[in-house]
This record gives sequence, C-alpha cells and structure tokens, in this order.
Amino acid sequence: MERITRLPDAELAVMQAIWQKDTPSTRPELDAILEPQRGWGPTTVLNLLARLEAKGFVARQRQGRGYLYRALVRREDYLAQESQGMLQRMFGGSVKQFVAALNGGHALSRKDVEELSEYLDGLRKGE
Amino acid sequence: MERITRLPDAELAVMQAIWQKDTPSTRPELDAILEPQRGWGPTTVLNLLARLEAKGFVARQRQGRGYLYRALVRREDYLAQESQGMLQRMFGGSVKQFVAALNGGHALSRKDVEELSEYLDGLRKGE
DNA sequence: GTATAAATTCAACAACTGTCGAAAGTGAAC
DNA sequence: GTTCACTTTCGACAGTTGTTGAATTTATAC
Repeated sequence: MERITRLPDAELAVMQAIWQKDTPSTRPELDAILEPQRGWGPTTVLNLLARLEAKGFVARQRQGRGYLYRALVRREDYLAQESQGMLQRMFGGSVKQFVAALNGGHALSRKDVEELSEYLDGLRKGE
Repeated sequence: MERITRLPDAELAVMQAIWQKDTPSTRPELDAILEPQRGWGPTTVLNLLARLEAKGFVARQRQGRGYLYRALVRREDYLAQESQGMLQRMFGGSVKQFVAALNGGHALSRKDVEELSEYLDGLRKGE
C-alpha cells in the first residue's frame, strides 16, 4: 500500500460521487449527485475534478464533448487509510475509544450496536 | 450541545496536549509535549493557542511572566462531535462500515476486536 | 460549413492553515 | 533601578481550500 494523500472535504465529496458507480462518470452525472447535496455549479465540480486529477485520484478520457472521469484510487483503500489516520489523531488509535465517543454523543443506535457486534463475532470465528 | 467548530490538525494537536492534563498548562509544558511530537518551536504553539482562544476552545490566565492555558471545550464533547461528522462524510454514518474498513486495512488487532466486543456486550446489557 | 449548445479552461479571490522571525513586554535577580 | 532571560505579540508568507464567472473550445445539428 502506497501512502495516499489526505483529501479535503470538498474533494472527498466528489470522490464519493465517483465511487458510487463502478463505471466512469460524466461530469453532468456527478453534478446530478453533487448539486443537490452541496449546491455546487458545474464549474466548481470541474475544478475539484482537476485538483483530483492533479493529485492522481482520478483520470479522464474524452467522450463526446466532455470527459469520462474514473477513480484511480480505490474507495476501500482510501477509506481504510483515512480511518486509521483519524483514529490515530483523535483517539490514539483505539477503536473502542472511538465507539465509546459515538455512544457518549448518542450516535449509536441499538441497530448499530447489534450490527457491529455481529460483524465482530464473524471476525472472531471466521478468520 | 451547541455545535462545535471543526479544528484543523495542528490546532487539534494542541488541544490534545491541553486535554492530557486536567489542570491548566503553561506554554512551556505544552511545548514539552508538542516539540518532540511535531517539531514546533514556541512561537508556533503560541500562535495556535491564540487561534484556539479566538475560537473559544481555550482561555488563559496570567501566571508569572506567561499564562496558564485551559480548555473550554471538553475533549469528549469535541471528539464525539467530530467522530460523528467523519463517520457521516466517510461512511454515510455506518459504524460497521468504519470498523470493516479498519479491518480491511489490517488495522484491527485481535485485542481491538476483543475489547470492542466486550464493550458492546456491556452496552447491550447495561443500558 | 456554421451556428448552437454544452463542456472545459483560466484565473481569481477570500478565508484558512502551517510555520516562523523579529520586536516588544515583563518578571526576577542583582 | 538595570539587566537578563523568558514570554508573548505582531505580522508575515506561502500553500491549500471552497467557490465561481468569463472566456474559450468543441461536438452536434442543421
């Protein structure tokens, strides 16, 4: 795993939109996701795409009058990296502390707890 | 809970240093923590403290030739808020997804899993 | 081919971040 | 009281981020 750069919020939002589909997207398609969510005009999205390309997160290929944009970094890789980083910065690396913080902030539903417990059980047995 | 502002990394590092003790710290004390960690000189720390004061995160009180700095925002409150925010941005709010990402990045030790499982069990019974 | 509509490029800007050095203030020790 | 060592204040600066309007390029449809 090569070290992946950290993305600012706006750029992450664009990546999330790109990652939503696993085939390349046109800028208008991304707009359709981001405009309602963020209220961004096309130019804003385009600029963020340019920055992401410069950072090596996306590549593009001409299609019609515009381009098709596709991710070069996999969602899971980025998210795994980032999650670790933030866990380190915020909780010195302790997952339990993190979950406890969510709980303290009333951000853990019963369902979250069940789901997570089950997942962990799976981990303990399985692999 | 009032909405708390998000802090940039450098400022968060200073807050973590302040939160480390639960009594106010002098700037040299903070330096002692932050200089090795970040390589910051005194001026840098001072400037970050000034920004944190402006944001309402710390208050200070004269002591000798310098000041005593103390947190105005509680660690748990800030971390709870931030954790939720990042969970939202990165995983649409799913804790399970978050933990799964850590696992995918081999950032979950057996111990982490045990610890967290136990904690969750406690939650299910307890409250 | 030309006009039109769509898409992208340019470039710009203010606010925020990360980081100091130089200057100025201040308590402590003579 | 002066000096010295320690602290803080000031302001500065380059790079990043969020966001966009104006100008330019380029398929497409006549």
